Amino acid sequence: MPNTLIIVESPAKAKTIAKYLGKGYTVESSIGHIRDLPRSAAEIPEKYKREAWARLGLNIEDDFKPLYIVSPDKKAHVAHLRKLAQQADEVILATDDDREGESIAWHLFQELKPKGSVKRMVFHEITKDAIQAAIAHPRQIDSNLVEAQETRRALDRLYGYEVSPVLWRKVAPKLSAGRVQSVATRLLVERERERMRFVPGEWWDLDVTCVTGAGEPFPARLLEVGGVRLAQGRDFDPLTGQLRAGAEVLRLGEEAARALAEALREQPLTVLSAEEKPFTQKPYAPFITSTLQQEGSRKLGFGAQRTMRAAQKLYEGGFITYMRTDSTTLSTEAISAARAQVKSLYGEAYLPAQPRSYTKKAKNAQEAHEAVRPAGNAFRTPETLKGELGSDEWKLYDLIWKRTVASQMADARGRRMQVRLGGQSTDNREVLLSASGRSIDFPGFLRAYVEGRDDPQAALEDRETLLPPLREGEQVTAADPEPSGHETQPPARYTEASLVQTLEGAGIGRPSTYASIIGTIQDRGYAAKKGQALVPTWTAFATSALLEHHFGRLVDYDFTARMEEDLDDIAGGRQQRGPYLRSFFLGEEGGMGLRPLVETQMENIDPRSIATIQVPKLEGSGVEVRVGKYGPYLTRGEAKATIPEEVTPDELTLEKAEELLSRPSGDRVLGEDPGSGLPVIAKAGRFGPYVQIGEENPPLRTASLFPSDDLGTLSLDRALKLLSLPRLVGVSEGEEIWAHNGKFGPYLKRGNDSRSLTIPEQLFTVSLLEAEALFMQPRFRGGRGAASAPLASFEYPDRAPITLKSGRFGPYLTDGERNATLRKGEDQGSLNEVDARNILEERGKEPKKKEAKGRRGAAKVAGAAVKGTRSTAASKTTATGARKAPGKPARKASAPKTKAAAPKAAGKTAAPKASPLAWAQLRPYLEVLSPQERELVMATRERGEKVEAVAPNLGLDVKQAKGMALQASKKLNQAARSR
DNA sequence: CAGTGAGCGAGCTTCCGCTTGACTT
Repeated sequence: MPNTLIIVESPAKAKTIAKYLGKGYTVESSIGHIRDLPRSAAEIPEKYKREAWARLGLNIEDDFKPLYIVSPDKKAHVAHLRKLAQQADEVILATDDDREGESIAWHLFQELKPKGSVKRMVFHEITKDAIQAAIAHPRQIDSNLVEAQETRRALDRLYGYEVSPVLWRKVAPKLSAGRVQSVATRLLVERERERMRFVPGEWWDLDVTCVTGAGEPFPARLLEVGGVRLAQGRDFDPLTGQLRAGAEVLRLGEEAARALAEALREQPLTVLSAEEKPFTQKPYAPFITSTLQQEGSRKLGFGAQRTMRAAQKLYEGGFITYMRTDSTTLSTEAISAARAQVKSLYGEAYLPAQPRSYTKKAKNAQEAHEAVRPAGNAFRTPETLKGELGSDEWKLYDLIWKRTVASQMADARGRRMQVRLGGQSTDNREVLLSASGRSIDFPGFLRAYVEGRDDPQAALEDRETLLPPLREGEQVTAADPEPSGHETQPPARYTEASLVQTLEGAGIGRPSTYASIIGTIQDRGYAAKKGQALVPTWTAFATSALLEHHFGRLVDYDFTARMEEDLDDIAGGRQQRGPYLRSFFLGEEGGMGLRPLVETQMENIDPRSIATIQVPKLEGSGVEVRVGKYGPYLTRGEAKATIPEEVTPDELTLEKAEELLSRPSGDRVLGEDPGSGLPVIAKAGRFGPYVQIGEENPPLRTASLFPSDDLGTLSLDRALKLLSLPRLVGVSEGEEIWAHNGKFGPYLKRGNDSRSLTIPEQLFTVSLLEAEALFMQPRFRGGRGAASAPLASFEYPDRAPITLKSGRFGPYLTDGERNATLRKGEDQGSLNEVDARNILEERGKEPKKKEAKGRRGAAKVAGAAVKGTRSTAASKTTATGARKAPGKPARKASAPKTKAAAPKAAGKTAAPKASPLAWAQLRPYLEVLSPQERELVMATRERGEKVEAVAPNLGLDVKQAKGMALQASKKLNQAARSR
């Protein structure tokens, strides 16, 4: 008996199909794509690693030939399929009937190397008839369509992997750009910009309760006064909050509205016209992925991911059809199931004579599947599934079921009433009012499903606004005119659902990716959810501005649409993949030329200006928003303040900015320091989070938090503990050992010598004995330090020995000349001579040279010292020093550099931790101090007065003065040493 | 955006689309 292997994409689908087919058929799934371009460096085969193009996975020189690999987590499954394929007499590739599906079929063919015959078949619904018909009509793989997919894949890779590095260099590492995510981010940013520019406008009108002669009340609204229309929201300019130029309307203020209300009270009105028009409303199309996500959000409050998770479960359980689709088409089996249910649940009257079909196609839809609907040829009602499904799944099934059934129900029919009323106010002004009503004569599909609403019955009642019967010429009374104030609203932010809807409308993204797009832009830090809304971050503003200004065409809203047209041409054989990609990437034949563009922009873009965000409401104020290494912050001159996360871009007014600048960086008072009585404040600083005692500048003490501490939840006790550092561990060899928390982490200090600790908490626990033991050890040892003993050593007759060492970045090989870090999958335990040699020869690199040894090395040290003090001492020195005393110490900045170069580079002689300098040595640097500090220092050091005595003269208490004296002393020492 | 003392083999990050588990929280 012949044996046929059928391969589809989804395991659940395979299971279903297997049921329809008898013996002789094995049905398997590919579980999506089986091969792809390498994701990261680790996935690039050794063979190609050295190629310049390997990073892209596309051989630019060879017609953009893709480097395909079977992803590691797919290897076992592909091997399994290969075995089956080679045993089968016939393989039928039954992947989805779209571009990606065609490509999967081709990759399967390439990778499985079937022995028997190979066919391609497609179907759009999973019913026995459809499957059998498909088997009876196989075709061949469409290579043009495969090419189109490959082009799409290549373009996305080139875009993503070429442009992202620009962001790393110019904005922040690990950011990303892509055809879909960058447009999604831009949408959020543009909307937020509108909100930032928005100025609300206010107006008033009247809600008038009228009463007929028979005493029946009904609501009406004032439309015109003295023949002039009242202003409405749309008459306002969102940029000014004022009426648009040329708007011939009357804008009522509150007072005028109240006066008019009184002037109309109990006045008679005449019915000028009363019209009644019938209307019908058609049901909505069955669900596709995007509408499912929208309604999941509106009716159930689910995020896109949650909706899709529930749908996946329903699909796997056989309760619904495939949930990632862009087609609203229902199979014939579904239509008859729906119609049968309409008839039995709602009766003949709710059943249209002809089945309804929905053909409106989404942009770029590929329609490989039918609409999302209850599975099978007889839908199970939600009631019968109550015990079987989880809560989310049941709610979603209920939604899908209602929508599907409703889609085959009759139109709703009703009537709209439009009434116009005229009259006069007591101060003789003509007024025009209107009232409208709506009645539903036959609910049709609305009985089962109302979009955006949970309960169709309640929604139905809401849809009815009944007016009493009114005839032209009839008299009524304006019984109760009520002034009503309104304010124009800024455009709403996108929600997950509306973003998906917008992207889909532009043909951007696919059903399988809608939910993950939202995940991606949040993961990259471009957006955060606030309730339902997606709020773009300041990083998103910086990134979007960069892309708009320097890669404008890539973030055009119709970039994807144009790409799709080209892909269609490639699929149709009217265009070729190679020339298209060359044009896009290299710029041949007038194409965009992404690579040269990236090269240019890498040089041109000024990171500083990109980091500065345009905020309309701050323009001209001198306040700027910048995105820095530690997040967004405000600057005005020297003043800086972190922008807290909860302040959204549209909330950042000048007032808010002033407030933040005056109370910088989200400081939090933790309590009082028992020692000094001063407040203990938690702050976020340039070097990370820290705590300080005292509000003055400089504070009494500061201390960095440990990495394990959290600024937001830090307690006073913990802060005091941190502030208790450095700790005196004990006395050893006649010198004190102190435990410090420093720039490079925790360390011990004894005289001029120091040793790093591995864990910060050791600062509090390390004993004198342990400390002494550490000082017995050589300096850079232990932990991740460098020169530790080799882990292994390999000898060769023909080359220098290679050693395996453990370093800061993990195990690495070195032969003294070149080094190579071991990569994932290279086990240091099982490494042998041959491996070591191969690795080192393949990718061994000479260490980065400090260029012309001694000089540069020393210059760097000097540079670092200058840099370290630039914000305090150096800048003030040059500023004041140059003015006050030309040619004095400040001028000699360059001379010591050459002097510093003299000592033999690095070594232990550099960076002497000298004892405090004498007053005479410090005195020339007084200019680095503030006037107050200078006064204090002069008094105590020069004139020998006591701090206690000087403090009152300077308006300080003694503690503050002592803190200041300490700080001043440090500054002077630093200034003197950096010369 | 605070301020303390060294020194040392880098290499990777990233795209979009097609599918599910296997992981850990």
